[in-house]
Amino acid sequence: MKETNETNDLQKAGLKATLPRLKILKFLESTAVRHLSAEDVYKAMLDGGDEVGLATIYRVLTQFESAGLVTRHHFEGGHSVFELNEGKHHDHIVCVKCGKVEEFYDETIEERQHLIADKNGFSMTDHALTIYGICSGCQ
Amino acid sequence: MKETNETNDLQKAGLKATLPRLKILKFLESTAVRHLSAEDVYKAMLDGGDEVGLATIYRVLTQFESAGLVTRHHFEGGHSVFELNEGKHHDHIVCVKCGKVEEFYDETIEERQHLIADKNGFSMTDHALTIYGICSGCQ
DNA sequence: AATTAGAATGAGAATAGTTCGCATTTGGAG
DNA sequence: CTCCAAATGCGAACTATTCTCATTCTAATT
Ligand SMILES: [Mn+2]
Ligand SMILES: [Mn+2]
Ligand SMILES: [Zn+2]
Ligand SMILES: [Zn+2]
Repeated sequence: MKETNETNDLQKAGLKATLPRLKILKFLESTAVRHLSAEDVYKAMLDGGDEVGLATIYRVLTQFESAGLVTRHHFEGGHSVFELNEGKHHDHIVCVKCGKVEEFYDETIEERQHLIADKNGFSMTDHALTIYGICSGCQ
Repeated sequence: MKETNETNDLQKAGLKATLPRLKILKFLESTAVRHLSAEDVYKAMLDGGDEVGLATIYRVLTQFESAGLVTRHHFEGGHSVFELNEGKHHDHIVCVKCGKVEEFYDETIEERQHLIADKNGFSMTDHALTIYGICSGCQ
């Protein structure tokens, strides 16, 4: 009967509570760095003594994305960056020097996006807004 | 003394007016499809009887980008999309069904982005905003 | 607790998009 | 017209990601 939070989260998402999935989910919940590439996750888990194949990392992150447990972003360069989904939508501001990522939410921008979609006859399904700049520490 | 517009544009950009660069620039100026991948450009030029090596397409598009002649985007999927730079900044709304791309410019969003960058101590250098949705023709 | 069928994993091959290395060609300054 | 640095074409190399498939694991059922 004793079930961990993570086991429950996975089952609620319709995913078997396998060891790799549990390890990845726990890692995402515990890491201080919120925005990570698949390779980042792979290496961090290696360092933590939890070896999971890279292909599995990719598969699981994609499954987590479909299940709404994580979000995927494409910051410049094109490759995927993942973060644990904490439920609150936000966009990003990225330092082009050091890679630092800050999060923000702006109601006005969100509203305008819907207006623009409507004006163009689109029913909006999603959006991606990333501001690039140089952070205070880098200038 | 007789110089084509394109030859001048290239020279102003500090680029030698080579045949491949002239062909690519003329193609970008004449095509009805504004947003193209390197492969798209490659194939379109083949069809037009102007064969240019794919590596050259990539090199030239990147040089054009540095020179400000074209802009590069990363719509979802990760691979690069290029468009001729007509001088007026804009963002994009992309149909996730058919790939149709519309352009828009919203002063309020532009202003807010600067505010947000400032508030976070960033000096903004760039931004990428793409709205995804389903176009009128696809719903 | 043992069985078991189907789902998940790991390892490496395969793929897509892009860049690189280098021998050959070309543009344009002199 | 000459000549060299710059540009091109080709295939090899690379990077991020997905696929294949033999092996292992999960969890439902005896
Ligand atoms: Mn985030
Ligand atoms: Mn555009
Ligand atoms: Zn920085
Ligand atoms: Zn459409």
